[in-house]
Amino acid sequence: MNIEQVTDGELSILEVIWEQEAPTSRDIAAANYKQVNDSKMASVQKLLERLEAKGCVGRDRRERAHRFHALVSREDFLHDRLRALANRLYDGSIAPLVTTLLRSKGLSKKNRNQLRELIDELWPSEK
Amino acid sequence: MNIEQVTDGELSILEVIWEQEAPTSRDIAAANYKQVNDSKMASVQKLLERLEAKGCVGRDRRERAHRFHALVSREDFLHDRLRALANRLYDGSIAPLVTTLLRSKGLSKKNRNQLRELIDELWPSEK
DNA sequence: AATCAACATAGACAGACCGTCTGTCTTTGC
DNA sequence: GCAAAGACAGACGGTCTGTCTATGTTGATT
Repeated sequence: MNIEQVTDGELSILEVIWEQEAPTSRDIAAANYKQVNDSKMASVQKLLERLEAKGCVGRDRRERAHRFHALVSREDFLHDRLRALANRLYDGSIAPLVTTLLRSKGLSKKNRNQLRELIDELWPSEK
Repeated sequence: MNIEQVTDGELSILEVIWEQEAPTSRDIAAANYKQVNDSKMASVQKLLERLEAKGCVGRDRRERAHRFHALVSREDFLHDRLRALANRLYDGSIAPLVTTLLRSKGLSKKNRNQLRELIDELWPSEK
């Protein structure tokens, strides 16, 4: 399950799989390209093949047109990327990431209250 | 200031600049390679040149051996990467990043208390 | 059964990227 | 003036990545 080396183009494929339920390669191509032709289809297949090799996508071959499902969730993906960042920049410590996010704009009041609740929910004993 | 397209090799250069005070290219090479030779020196210079072009590094030419300083802090860098992640995966929303980090292991009890304090410090009125 | 469309698969490709390396010029110190 | 060290320009080789072509395979239609 090699999330780290998922390409930008591959990620576009993944996102469609996350949003749709067991799409075929044609469904994915239709979601990613305005105009789908044979070579675009082949591109999608190639990206799917690589995603499968990286263990991020599974394939159901029962139907003529294979149906694809994610073996890695959007949350898994995010988690992995965040960890990679922490490893690279802060020797694995994730606290700097949290504080940076909390300090950045874009958190609504509602979000902040949700975060407080989340902290209390995850570690109630420390309340 | 084009942080997004900073390469892995370039980041290694940046990290030395973050840690040292106004290093020369030789200082940087020494920190990155066990054994420094002419071509390694040239590699470092090339990476510095590209970092300068991307606006991430500044150069003081007064001395014979130029001295380099960061125009982008480690925190800037992190912030940019986090934002890119949020944009790509969650349409710019950063709340999912925070919750994912809070849910992940690696936060000590001390860290958690610090986070609570940080929230209270940033938004005291909501206490 | 013959045909044809749709999909899967293999392979190659161009362009870009990136760290490396070579060579040349300039500056500094002795 | 000479040698050492640095700056700089340019090119390179390997790799990556999305695209494209070609071929094989399956399933449906007549």
